[in-house]
Amino acid sequence: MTSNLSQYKHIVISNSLRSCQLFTGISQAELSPIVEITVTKPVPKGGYLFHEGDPSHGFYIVQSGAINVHRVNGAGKEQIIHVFRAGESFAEGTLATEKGYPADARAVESSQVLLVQKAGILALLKRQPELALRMLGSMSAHLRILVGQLEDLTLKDVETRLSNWLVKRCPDPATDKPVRIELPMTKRILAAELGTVSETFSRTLAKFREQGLIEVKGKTVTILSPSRLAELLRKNLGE
Amino acid sequence: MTSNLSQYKHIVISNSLRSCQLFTGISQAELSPIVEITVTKPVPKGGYLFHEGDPSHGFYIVQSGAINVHRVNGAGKEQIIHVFRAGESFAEGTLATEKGYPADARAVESSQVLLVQKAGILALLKRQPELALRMLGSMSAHLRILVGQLEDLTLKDVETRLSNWLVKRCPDPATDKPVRIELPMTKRILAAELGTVSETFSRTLAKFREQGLIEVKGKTVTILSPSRLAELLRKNLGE
DNA sequence: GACCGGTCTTGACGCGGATCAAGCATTTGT
DNA sequence: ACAAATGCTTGATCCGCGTCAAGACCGGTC
Repeated sequence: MTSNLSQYKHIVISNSLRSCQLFTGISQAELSPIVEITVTKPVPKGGYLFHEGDPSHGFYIVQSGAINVHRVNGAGKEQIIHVFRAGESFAEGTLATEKGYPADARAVESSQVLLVQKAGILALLKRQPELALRMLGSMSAHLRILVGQLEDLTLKDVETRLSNWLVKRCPDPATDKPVRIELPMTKRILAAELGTVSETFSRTLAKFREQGLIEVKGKTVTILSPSRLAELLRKNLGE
Repeated sequence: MTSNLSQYKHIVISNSLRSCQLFTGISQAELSPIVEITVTKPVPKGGYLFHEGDPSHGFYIVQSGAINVHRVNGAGKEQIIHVFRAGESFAEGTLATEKGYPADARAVESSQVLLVQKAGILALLKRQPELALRMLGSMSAHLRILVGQLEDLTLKDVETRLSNWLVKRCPDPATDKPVRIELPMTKRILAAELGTVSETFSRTLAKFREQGLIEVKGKTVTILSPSRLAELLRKNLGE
């Protein structure tokens, strides 16, 4: 029975890992030892996975829900670094350093995460260089995200950031066909992700609405003309 | 003769690599194959090492001079990500991805860099997992830098950023003994690194001067009382 | 239904800092 | 050594956006 249970767990974790960017196309033989050192962790909404400076226990993969990785300053204001969702991994950077986690991580909603434990994965990395390359690739992606964030926050205004966010969510930004988008979170949180506050966010939505670019109804935003919005974005970026 | 020359080159590169964070404490046996795939590159002041999107040829190590890694937007404004100096490495992230370089790199002054070539190092990584861990550690450090940058630019004002920059350069921030600091670059560039423009930078220096915190003479800044400056910094951060 | 704790919207206001402009200082080239 | 170019400082102005405040709206609960 115990065996059955653990076998079942093995399969579940295995599937979760496989659906993660980091491990796409990995062989069963490579995956299995990773499963062995992975534990699942439920996180209630608002619960913290770790705080800045905590010693690292390993890195995380989101199974379900959403994890907000952010930083807080003395005044209690927080700057969101990224919100990770199902299939994404984070905190790989803490594996190869003695320093603890560089930021805080909190569940935006009730979530389930996998913790790939530090000691175990380090041992594996020493035996499986392919794995190390995967980790490097993943960290490279995170670097890109951060560089993008940096650029966003310093080089662009809120109008540009929001239009960029919206255009990114259009299947085809060149079309004139209206696109419906469901906001996956509360507007205040989305605002924070865009590096602003709910008031300014609201105003910017209103501006777009007045220009006939979008329609807003609760958590549903309809982009009336993706091409016109993309046009606005290009103008803001380009000139 | 050719042999002598190449041997000489080998030794020079070897020494440079060894003085780099990334390779501290590495054995000669491990280092030697890396030297083989490394080439030196002079970069004139203002010369570009790569532009955003260029396919990666490998990662770089600064031998002498300073390399400004930055991003530009359509308007031509650039946001400095970091200025790398002797002994520092960058662009490791491009090894494990098909995407090109995520930013631009330009020499602030006449510099000499080492290029560790992509194909070669990838082959090495597959054989030397220890090396891969080093790279992971290095990338982790870069992530931390970026996270710090993000926090700086969003959560703090220019006064705080500048005082932070100055305090960091004091051997002992608790003392009352004046400290002389030579600005390693032009003030405009330093301003850009702090995420502002030269005018605002100048004004902030003036403010500090009026408060009797510092004295400025050309590129020399004298911190009259590190402890008082640190006090100011604490107040800005703390409340 | 009425009540209440959230989120969202809108207005008014102020502050930090970017931009423009002009004068001064310092470095560079010939 | 002189001119030209570049860097630095300071003043005036403007604008984005964060903050405060006051309603509006939208579920849940009794």
